[in-house]
Amino acid sequence: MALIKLKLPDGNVLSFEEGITGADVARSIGEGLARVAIAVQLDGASLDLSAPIPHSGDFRVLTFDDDEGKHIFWHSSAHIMAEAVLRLFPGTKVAIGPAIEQGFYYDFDRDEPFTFEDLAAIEAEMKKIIKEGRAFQRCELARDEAVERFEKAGEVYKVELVGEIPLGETVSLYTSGGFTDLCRGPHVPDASRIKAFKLLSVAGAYWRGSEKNKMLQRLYGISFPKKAMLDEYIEKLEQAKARDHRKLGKELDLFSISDEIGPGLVLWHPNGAVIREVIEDYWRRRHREEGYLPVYTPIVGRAKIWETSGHLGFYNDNMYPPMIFEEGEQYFVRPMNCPFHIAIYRTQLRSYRDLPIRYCELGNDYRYERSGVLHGLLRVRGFTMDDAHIFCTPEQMIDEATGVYEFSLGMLRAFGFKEFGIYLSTRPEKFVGEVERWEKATEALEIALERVGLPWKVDDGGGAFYGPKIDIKVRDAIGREWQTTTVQFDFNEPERFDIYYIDENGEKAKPYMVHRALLGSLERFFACLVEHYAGNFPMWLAPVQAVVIPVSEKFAEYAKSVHQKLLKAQIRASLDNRPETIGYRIREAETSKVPFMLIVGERETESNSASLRSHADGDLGSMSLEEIIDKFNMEKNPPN
RNA sequence: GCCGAUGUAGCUCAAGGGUAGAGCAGCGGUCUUGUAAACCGCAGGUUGGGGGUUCGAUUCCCCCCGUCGGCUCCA
Repeated sequence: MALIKLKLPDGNVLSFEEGITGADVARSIGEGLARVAIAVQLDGASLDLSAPIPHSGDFRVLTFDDDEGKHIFWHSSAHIMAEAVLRLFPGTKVAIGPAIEQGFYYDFDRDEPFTFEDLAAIEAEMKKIIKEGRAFQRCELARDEAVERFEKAGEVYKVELVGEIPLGETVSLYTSGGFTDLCRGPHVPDASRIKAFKLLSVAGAYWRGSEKNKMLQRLYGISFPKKAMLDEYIEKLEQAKARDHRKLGKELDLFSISDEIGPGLVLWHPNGAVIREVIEDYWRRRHREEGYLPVYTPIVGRAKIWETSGHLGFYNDNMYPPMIFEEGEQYFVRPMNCPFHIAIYRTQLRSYRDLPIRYCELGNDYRYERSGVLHGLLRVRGFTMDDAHIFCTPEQMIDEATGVYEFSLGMLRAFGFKEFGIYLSTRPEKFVGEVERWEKATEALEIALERVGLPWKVDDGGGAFYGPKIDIKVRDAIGREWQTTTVQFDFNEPERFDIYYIDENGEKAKPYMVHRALLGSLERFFACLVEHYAGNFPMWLAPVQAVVIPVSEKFAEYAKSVHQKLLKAQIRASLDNRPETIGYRIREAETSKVPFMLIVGERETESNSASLRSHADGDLGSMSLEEIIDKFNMEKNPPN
């Protein structure tokens, strides 16, 4: 009689007789664990609780606390939602319904759009299903049997999916209640596990993500094993809305986008512009320190240069139509800066001794983005890329890649970002350039990633056609990731523009070229920054750093002198001597999130001081002006 | 671009087949103030734009534009 030996995450090994199920093992570890167990994992593969453990190995019980556990939980929730939809709306066809990072969705094909009333009805039906608490049952059958079964049921999307599974393989189906779905599994043991859930939204989604296919209706939802967790999640969503950069942009008077001027075209108001200037100043200073050379280049160029670069071929969809001049010459507004930087490179014969050359520019670019994708400052049509192009020798490649990557992380950290999604994108199916160069460049990026040692993921085949890249993404208020940093090798343009340098042997050699943006675009980065700080900018970024508020008009003169002293000390200070109550003016300074208030009345006038109030910490008491200015001098500078 | 929702004063929102109302902000006054909203008054809108139905449309219908949530794409 063979024994099954299971090694738990804590290193303990438990032995069981053959035929034991995951549920049994969980129960033997503890009743509490058994109650919250969602599935189990054996050597990294997830199994249903009800399945017999097939062999010995590394074992763990999955709960909602594990990512895999959440995933299974949400996936099961999607099944329940689909069953509810089919009960209420017979004839609806089901497509796919996976778990996502935050919750789950299911795509349906139904002629009538789902209304909000429908959502409520679906939720009610789901409650019934959960109450019935039926088990999820797995069955396996041959691919063709599955095809036949779904054909009979008229589930054309399932037929298509099953049809792609290699002939002769078995496929697994899961049934719970009256709904059977093609599914790899595993699932929660039964529907009653889904204690709390909510349907969040309806959206259109193309079948398999392609515009050529039919648009389906996607229902999004979220679910939890406890009601309190759902409430907390909804509360968090509400709070996130308060940090939305579009909302704060209006409230703090940072920027606007005018319908009359055009969608996706940004107007930076003075408050936003001050912050942008601070970012730009810091950016320029850091780039000088890192050995970059500034350049300025025009935002339009002749058609010829875009033909040479290849943009008219591969980037045409995102470019505005040409301007035609009297001579019949066509000019294009630029979507990228690279051809101009290359043009500067080509003005001289470059020696290996000159390399690396790093040209940087805050370059304005205009890209046509389809109307449906525009999103506040996070996706716009006119933006400023914090761009640079590095030309280097093969020997310099690893140091350059590492240098840029570290530079980028330092930059993002200076602005308070601590969590990043880091991705290495490798060669796609369609590509240009020599495989060997691709491999070397990818290796250089990998070495850079390893040297720094932060966790990163591979996006296999996700590189641009012209080169591999590292991307860094940060999250917005509601958890969506937005790309900021991108570091991309380019094997296309150096070839097309035929750039070279003279190597040690006096021969022409092709430099490696890297495009990189650290912040991404000032617009997007600014949006992320606003959301990151929820508008409560640290002093070095705040548009107004301090406001002087006299208690009454009697102290206006003194307040004015305090204001002047702050201005002299290079502090962005304002003076609020309006004939409003002190409470009113303090409240206004608080809602506009000014980091510091200097309140001055009789006591302060006499002692040449001010009562300091901080937006973050409230009343700090009276201090001499010297003390306050010293304190400000410590806080008003960028980190490091 | 596609699917769905949505658009009322500077902002946040109400009402609704008989040409719209509040709070805040603005303006004028009174008050002269000690750590998150003093009081009184005034003004503010061709209800996103265009067309249709109707005696009458801001309300109902159609088209367009913008916005929001997705799909696709990407800084």
